[in-house]
Amino acid sequence: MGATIYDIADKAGVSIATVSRVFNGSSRVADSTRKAVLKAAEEIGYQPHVSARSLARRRSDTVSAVIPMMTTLFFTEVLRGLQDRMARSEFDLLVFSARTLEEVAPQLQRALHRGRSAGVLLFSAPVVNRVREQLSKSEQAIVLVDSFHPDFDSISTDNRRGGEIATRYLADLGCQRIAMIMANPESRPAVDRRAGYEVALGRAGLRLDENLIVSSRNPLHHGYSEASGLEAMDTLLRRDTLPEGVFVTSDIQALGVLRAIQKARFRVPDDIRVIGFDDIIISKYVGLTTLRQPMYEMGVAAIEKLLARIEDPERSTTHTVFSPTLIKRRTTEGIEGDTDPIIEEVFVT
Amino acid sequence: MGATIYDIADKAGVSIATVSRVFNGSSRVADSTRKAVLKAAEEIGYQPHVSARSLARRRSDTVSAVIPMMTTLFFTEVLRGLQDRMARSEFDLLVFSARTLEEVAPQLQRALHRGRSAGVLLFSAPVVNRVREQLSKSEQAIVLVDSFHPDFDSISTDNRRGGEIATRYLADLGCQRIAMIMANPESRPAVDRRAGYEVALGRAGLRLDENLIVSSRNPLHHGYSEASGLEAMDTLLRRDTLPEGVFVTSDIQALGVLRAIQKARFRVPDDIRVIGFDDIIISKYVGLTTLRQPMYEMGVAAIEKLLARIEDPERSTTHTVFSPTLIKRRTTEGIEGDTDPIIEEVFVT
DNA sequence: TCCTATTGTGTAAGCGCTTACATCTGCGTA
DNA sequence: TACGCAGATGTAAGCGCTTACACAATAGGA
Repeated sequence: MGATIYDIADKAGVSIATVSRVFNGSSRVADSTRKAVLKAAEEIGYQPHVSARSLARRRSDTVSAVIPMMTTLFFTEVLRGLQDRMARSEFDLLVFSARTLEEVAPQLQRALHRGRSAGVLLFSAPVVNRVREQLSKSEQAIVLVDSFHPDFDSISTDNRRGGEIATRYLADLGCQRIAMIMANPESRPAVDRRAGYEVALGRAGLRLDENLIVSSRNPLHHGYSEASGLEAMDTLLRRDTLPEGVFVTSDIQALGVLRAIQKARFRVPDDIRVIGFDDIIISKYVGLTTLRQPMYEMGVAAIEKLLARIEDPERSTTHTVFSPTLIKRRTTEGIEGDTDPIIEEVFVT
Repeated sequence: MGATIYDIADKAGVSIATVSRVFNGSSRVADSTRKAVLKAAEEIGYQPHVSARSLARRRSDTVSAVIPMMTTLFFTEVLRGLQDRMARSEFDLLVFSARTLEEVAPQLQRALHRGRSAGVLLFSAPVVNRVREQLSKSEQAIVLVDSFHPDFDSISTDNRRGGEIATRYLADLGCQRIAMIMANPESRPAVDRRAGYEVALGRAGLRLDENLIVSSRNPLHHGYSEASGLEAMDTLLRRDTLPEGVFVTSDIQALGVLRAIQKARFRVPDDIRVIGFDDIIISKYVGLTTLRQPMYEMGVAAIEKLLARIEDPERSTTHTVFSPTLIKRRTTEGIEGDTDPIIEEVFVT
């Protein structure tokens, strides 16, 4: 079926070693033989066999990404960065998606199969002990994205700082009762964002009121869903104190929050201001104020870090933390002439 | 480093052939030896080597998807379907993304490398001669998604029908001057959608007016971009006849169209009605009327078709065509109390 | 002219697996 | 008792490539 280096060797009248050398560029091969080999290869329509190559070389030219789908939109953006950067490398991308956090371990297991890939990007998954062991034992290059563990390289956003910025911003706008809507408390980013919320509350001289905090119990995507946001806001609105501002742990939840507010016939931002987190694509169109994670850049950074580690497994582990950026939009500041959802956006560093 | 079947064989006191048999389930192995082997494997922490296995077996357990990123959101949805379906199979997914249609050929080439994968899903790319040759020569299992060619299995949407439905719907709403905004005319789906537009126009007794048709010349994503839509609508608005309705070849362009209309101080849908195509996630939030492609289902169908072909390379080629569904929203029908972009949607079959 | 580098190429031993074929048991049957 | 047979396992030959090592040919220096 497929032509092999033997066929080329025959045709070009050289040995397979020489053919191999030509394709690996490295060793010195006489110019005339090189040309003869390339010509023969061209004529036969030769293509190297990936598996054979990586078996012989003892390394793979593939990189795996393990992605819990819960952050579909977040991931889409990061993936773009990944791909753009990878286009310039020799590597291909294997995608393992997990629908739930429970699926992460088995998918990770597949990704870590010997010979499968040269390194693994693990997205948005808490590195529990079981996972940590899997990772360590595999002795592969690993980079955590949107997650953190001291033992592994990582790329993440300063969630705490984001929570702080969001909350302070609401306070600066004059909100006294600032609520927070959380994803499931098992989610580390959510917890960190809340920590920032509390800090900012304190700084602004506002009291922490547990009545103003609602955590999701919705198992789907660990609470990062529109439904979860809607439920949480419903709960909040049924309580005594009506919030003037709501900080939500993700944009996707914030969309549900907006819907709940609309259903209850309140107005945004006049009655309640809403701020999310992530800046998924939809947010721009809905006019949702949010903290932007530089997703594309995170993708690029992630792959670069992974390649560096593949290159040099001994290099010391590093953690890159991106600062989120406040993007002001309609849901916090009434913008003049704002009848259409499609509005200009305002950047703030 | 990694343990091999030799290590297991040693430890369990059997030959490597027996070990291999245990892991391949097929042949008959005495129950006692099977257990001994599995125990030894467990203790050593054995993992099969993917490359070695696929080299020896002469087949790969990977499937490739080649995706021009132009349809990011479309693709995200399809990918979900793919992944969900694949989770139930033995296969892993290799993703090759192309930023432009020009990048498709080289990326496809990588995907087709011998031994790389058992089959390839080619997305949204016109099968020009060069590509057709690549595909045929590779002798791999191929499924075209969102594209068509008689020689290969395919999954697509009835674009012509979609164009017809969209246009008739606008006509039924009373629009006399129905404009069309096209992606680049090289895009086959765009051309098909236009064909439907013309048919419906004729049926409704409306004259085809070239002044009401604008094709994108924007090279980015072959015209499937917000910027392209904005430009096109600007052009249209500068002409003599003002349209009452606009059919746009994609939602992403329609977003630009909406913005152009807004800039020009017209109102949607009162002055101009807008209908897109695809039903990307954003559309729901913006309230964009559109024709929905069943993207998730298309993903599932695509992978099933591919697996079937891998299973039986001789099976006759089939083409699955999904019908698009009209989703009525704010941009065509003023919906009562519609000050907030987040609205309920209306399904129509 | 001889010796030593240097360069170009071939030989062959893997990489870790699968699998056709050979071999060895032990059992039932004639 | 000999024979055939089926089941369990081992032997060994690949799969298509890389690469250490050996070797030939050439060039340069003494």
